[in-house]
Amino acid sequence: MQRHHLRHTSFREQVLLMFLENPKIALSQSNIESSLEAFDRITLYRTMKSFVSAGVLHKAIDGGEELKYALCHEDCNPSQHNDDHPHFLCQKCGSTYCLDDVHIPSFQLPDNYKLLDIQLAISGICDRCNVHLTCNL
Amino acid sequence: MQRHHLRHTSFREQVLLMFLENPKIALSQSNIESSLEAFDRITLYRTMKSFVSAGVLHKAIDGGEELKYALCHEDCNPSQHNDDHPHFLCQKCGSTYCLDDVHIPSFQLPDNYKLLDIQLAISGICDRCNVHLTCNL
DNA sequence: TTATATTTGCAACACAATTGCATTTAATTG
DNA sequence: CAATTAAATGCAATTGTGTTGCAAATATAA
Repeated sequence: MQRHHLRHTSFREQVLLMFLENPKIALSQSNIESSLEAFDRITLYRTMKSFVSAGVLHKAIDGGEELKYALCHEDCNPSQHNDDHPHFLCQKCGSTYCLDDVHIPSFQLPDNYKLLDIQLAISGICDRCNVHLTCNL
Repeated sequence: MQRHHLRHTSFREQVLLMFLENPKIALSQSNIESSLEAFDRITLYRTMKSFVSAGVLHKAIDGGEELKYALCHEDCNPSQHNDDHPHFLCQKCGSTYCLDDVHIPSFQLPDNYKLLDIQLAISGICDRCNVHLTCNL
């Protein structure tokens, strides 16, 4: 399962399973805590840090208050993260989605600015909530 | 100066002047604190919150660790912020710039996703640092 | 099965941010 | 211009978040 040079423990397995169940949904630390019956805050901090530096999870900047994490692509590794997709925060249900299929369009930076990294955070209403809204009308 | 229904105080004036000196540069709270000779952290918290909700400053998401603030456009008000420009974080000097002139190109969201807000955080090397780098070569 | 190195969990700590409240200050009114 | 009122300030105390140190537990390798 985790041959990213990480040891297999039951705690890590529990956390990782939560992400594998919904591969494109980002979770905050409080999201994870509320789903774990017994958890240790400190261990969770270190688990997340290990996962990120190992290339298993990436930080999902969604413009919201909470920092969230989401599963990396297969080709991510400790030295090179490859998660340059937008993140979408639903203002209704609070879920954050990885929009892997949405390509970030290119744009023109001012002169002498050198681009190294892009993060696109989109918010609005997700497909699920949108369906519910239109049904209720 | 601040007819956004905010009272004029010397503290607020000091803070606001820092932003007016460099209108397109975003400042974090620690940036501000280090430039004020006498400051009260709590008052600064409340000042920033007042400025944001009054439409004077907006939060500049730059993908960095620190939350930064920058001057709003003229047409921002408490009910409607209008600051949909990218923010650029220089990885060398740590400065954050509002790229007012960079237009965010449109893109295609998945079906039934409704877009309400975009935040584009770009990082790299800014023009100043770029010039210094090339000079030193 | 043993040895070794990593991970875990607890306690203590450091720091950031918030709340309550008395005091001060800015705008308003007569 | 003085008195009034409402908002802003500053301090104390509190809450919350994230970190560090260390002993015990656990996973891998020999």
